[in-house]
Amino acid sequence: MTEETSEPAPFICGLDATLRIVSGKWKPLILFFLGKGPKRYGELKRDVRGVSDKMLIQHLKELEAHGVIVRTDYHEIPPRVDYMLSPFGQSLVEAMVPMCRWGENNTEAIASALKAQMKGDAR
Amino acid sequence: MTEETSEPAPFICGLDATLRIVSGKWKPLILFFLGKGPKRYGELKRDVRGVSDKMLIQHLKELEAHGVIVRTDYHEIPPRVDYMLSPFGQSLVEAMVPMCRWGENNTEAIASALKAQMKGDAR
DNA sequence: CAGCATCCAAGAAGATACTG
DNA sequence: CAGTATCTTCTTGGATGCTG
Repeated sequence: MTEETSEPAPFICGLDATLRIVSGKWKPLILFFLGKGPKRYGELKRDVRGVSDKMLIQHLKELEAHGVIVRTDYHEIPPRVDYMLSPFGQSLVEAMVPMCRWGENNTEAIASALKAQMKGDAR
Repeated sequence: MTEETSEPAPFICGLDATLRIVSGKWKPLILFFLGKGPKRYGELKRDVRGVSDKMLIQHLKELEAHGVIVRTDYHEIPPRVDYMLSPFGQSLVEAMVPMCRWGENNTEAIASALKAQMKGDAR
């Protein structure tokens, strides 16, 4: 019985491997904000402006399953849960820092690049 | 005439800005391979294993529209076209290098993290 | 070779309402 | 507060076939 029930598809390079972890509309942002320290659910939701409960929870669960973040439930009432980076996640966030900085340093260029596209492309 | 035809939604941070440029299933990989030098269409397609013409062209057009890459058509027959990074794109790729390295250095950890998830989650 | 057009499937994401 | 559940919508992406 060859248990090749859908191969995970091999990585084509290191970047590809990294992307398997951070793919998801909000994952990079979640990691970015957790990089600033442990956060409670509600706090995180406020930081990642625009995310819905559904997506936030879903991504959080995946990141936890991948060993990138750690969830702590204090079993209190009212509920208190917080999320923090694991050492693995921490190293990932560090690898993302240059991309954050690039965005910070090129905000205006990016904004106008995105606008330029809109003009010729009205989808 | 108030020309606010659908606001682009403001960036919530630098990373968010960066993501607007590199979001797309294959974009980071395209940039990564172009980081190794100019490439012809077919060459790129071979590098980015698994991508379809449709997606490759679509992403290439967007990246070009955003000023990240430069397309050169030699107007020859048979057709010859190549793609290369613009200086802007070059700086972006440099910012991505740490993520590539992270993936290279953690390939096995990532692979098992992805497997671990599959077991408890058979969706 | 490089690329476009069309159709279609899958999945990601959003809105809304509800719970311990 | 921190989620869950369900439904619907929208975007993404893949397969295929055609063209200069």
